[in-house]
Amino acid sequence: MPLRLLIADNERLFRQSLRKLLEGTRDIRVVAEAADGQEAVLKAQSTQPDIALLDVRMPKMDGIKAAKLMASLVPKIKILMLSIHDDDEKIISALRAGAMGYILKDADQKDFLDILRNAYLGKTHASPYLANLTISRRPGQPRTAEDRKGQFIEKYNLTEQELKILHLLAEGLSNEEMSRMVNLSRETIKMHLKALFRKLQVKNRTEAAVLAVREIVG
Amino acid sequence: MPLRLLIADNERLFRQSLRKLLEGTRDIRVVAEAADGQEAVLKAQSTQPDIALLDVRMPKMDGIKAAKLMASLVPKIKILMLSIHDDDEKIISALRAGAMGYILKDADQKDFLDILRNAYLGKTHASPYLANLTISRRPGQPRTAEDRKGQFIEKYNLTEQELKILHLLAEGLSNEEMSRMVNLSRETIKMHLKALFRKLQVKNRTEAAVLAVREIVG
DNA sequence: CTTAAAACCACCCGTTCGGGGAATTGACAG
DNA sequence: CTGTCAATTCCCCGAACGGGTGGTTTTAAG
Repeated sequence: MPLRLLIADNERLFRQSLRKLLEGTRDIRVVAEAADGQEAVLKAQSTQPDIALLDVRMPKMDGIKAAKLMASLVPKIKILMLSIHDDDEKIISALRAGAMGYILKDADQKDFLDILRNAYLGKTHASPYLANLTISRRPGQPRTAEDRKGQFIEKYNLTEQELKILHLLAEGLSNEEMSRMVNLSRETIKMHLKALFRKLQVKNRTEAAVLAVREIVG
Repeated sequence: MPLRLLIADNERLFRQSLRKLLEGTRDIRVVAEAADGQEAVLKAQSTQPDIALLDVRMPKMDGIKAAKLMASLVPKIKILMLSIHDDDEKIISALRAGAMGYILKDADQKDFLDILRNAYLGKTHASPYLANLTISRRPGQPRTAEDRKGQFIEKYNLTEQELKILHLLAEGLSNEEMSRMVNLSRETIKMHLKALFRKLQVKNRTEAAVLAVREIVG
């Protein structure tokens, strides 16, 4: 089966030329495109790609935040960040947000494909000859994060759904935005929030978000 | 000049007997009492005591949160936490919240007075003979925290007032609660919040609180 | 003294929250 | 098939939020 890829970049031209480039391969298939962060998260959930290629700078929601949300909403997805600058301080943020690697936009096509395939295979380190590319592995949190999540759930008796909502809340999303993000009605979101406030013993979303940041999302 | 003390505990009897006990001394004067966390923070600002003695468990706002707010609103105040349990996990929270020490409620009177006086002098370690007391120093953050604060202010071009409001926000307070806390009108709070949202480039209080937790209050 | 910036307060207004009750659906055990 | 339990959705409604405009006072700088 081919590598199923999602491309998120605000420039249609870039997306399409990338798609064109990848049509020349037999093992990589673009299953979704997104023009902004929100759309990217939504499509990641609906199409369940193997890898999401996210531009750091995007309208509505930047790539960092989108990466965080994807990591919690589509746990098995592999994320690669795209950017123009290599010394961007956002590299760190991206990697901490769950990204496996970081690709410069002016990378050589061949190197680019190599990175995609390596990421698919779980290889998180950059090959030594990929000199003009910055790539690094996800911090050793995947398992640890799972554990923290589990402990958190049982500590407060949360359901999976509630935890998911809590992640969204910690990104500062409104009820409306959350509802679109997980494809539920605002009312359902509200109900989950009520349950969360009760279980976490807080009295509003701000306190809940702060608690979430301190205890799980970091 | 005597040591000016604030006592915060929900039990009036406890407060009064403690006051009685301290009247027997010449160097310690109780300048304020509070029955809950909110009142404690308010009186700490108005009376500017040297030391605040906070019960961990209080109505409206617990001692931990009160300690955090005091630390940011009345920087030079020294905080001692009171509790019944010694193995309370809240001890860590208290110390991280800015408390200098932790006193058990069944402590010997003499030891209790010693701790008060030592805290006043800046001695943060427990004397070895205070066996049934748990006391520990404030983590080495006072200077570091100041630095972080300064960097944060210049990074986002914040004013002192705005930073103060941000601290309150990060505790999940409503505009109304903040206004009472710093003795300003709700409208003024709203104005500072608007400025904060703009400068931090966030679009609501939740995002602002999350950012604050990540970058300053930890 | 003048100007500018910060801080403070107020009113209007639309949106969002958050709590309450109640109806619907789906899954699953009895 | 049926009870029932959890998840979802809708409606109502008061409170809180967030944006805009306008105005006064205080502070600092020129």
